[in-house]
Amino acid sequence: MATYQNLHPWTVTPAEAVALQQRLRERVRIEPLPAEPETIAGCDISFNKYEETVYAGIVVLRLSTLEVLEEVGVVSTAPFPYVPGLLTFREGPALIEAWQKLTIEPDVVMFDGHGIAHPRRMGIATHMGLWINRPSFGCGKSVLAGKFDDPAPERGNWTPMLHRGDTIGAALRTKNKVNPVFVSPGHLIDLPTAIDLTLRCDGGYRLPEPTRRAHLFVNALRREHLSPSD
DNA sequence: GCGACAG
DNA sequence: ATCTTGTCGC
Repeated sequence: MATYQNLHPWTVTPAEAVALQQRLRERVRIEPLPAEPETIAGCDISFNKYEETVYAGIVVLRLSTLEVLEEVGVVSTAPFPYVPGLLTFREGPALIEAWQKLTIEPDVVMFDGHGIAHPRRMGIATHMGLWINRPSFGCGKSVLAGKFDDPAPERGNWTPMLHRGDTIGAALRTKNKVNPVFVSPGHLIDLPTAIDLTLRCDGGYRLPEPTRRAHLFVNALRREHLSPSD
């Protein structure tokens, strides 16, 4: 079972959640990876609109081949609504449950959302990275904080995401003439490495394979849960 | 005060 | 995020 650090309770008020993010901020470390990673995981959540049940999943891939090595999923309940800036308090609990079921401890974890590209530099990738004490980064589909110039149309080009004088991430083109994705360091990794890993996880789609696979996995989990016998 | 606002 | 088929454009 993969381990994690219980840093705080999840049952908190929005104001307490913000205070926790500010307190955890000083523990974040943006630095290069200690070694070349062999495995990378993707995480995602799926749910039915208006329902509190959430389906969380984590897929571990071998970085060199992008083959799936392990998939774990859980059916849980979100104790918090979606509030911009407080996404971790909605998806974190279920993702930790899934993380506990992993047999493989991935070398780096990619999240569907942002890392430090957050108003308080505490996006889901950063926050979860602290809980699992593992290199982590975010790869989101839209911006939460910061501004950027459109990167050149060819895959591989990127422009910095700027917020209050800081470079918090990158608008990265993962596919020619397709909208960029937004990459930012979570914890125990740096921006150049996060960009490099995102490009190396190319499966021919806009979204990198870890995230794309996790998305397909949790959607399948949700559908089979509604129709157990089909 | 007004607009923006990950999933 | 989720609800959903076809369709415009490269």
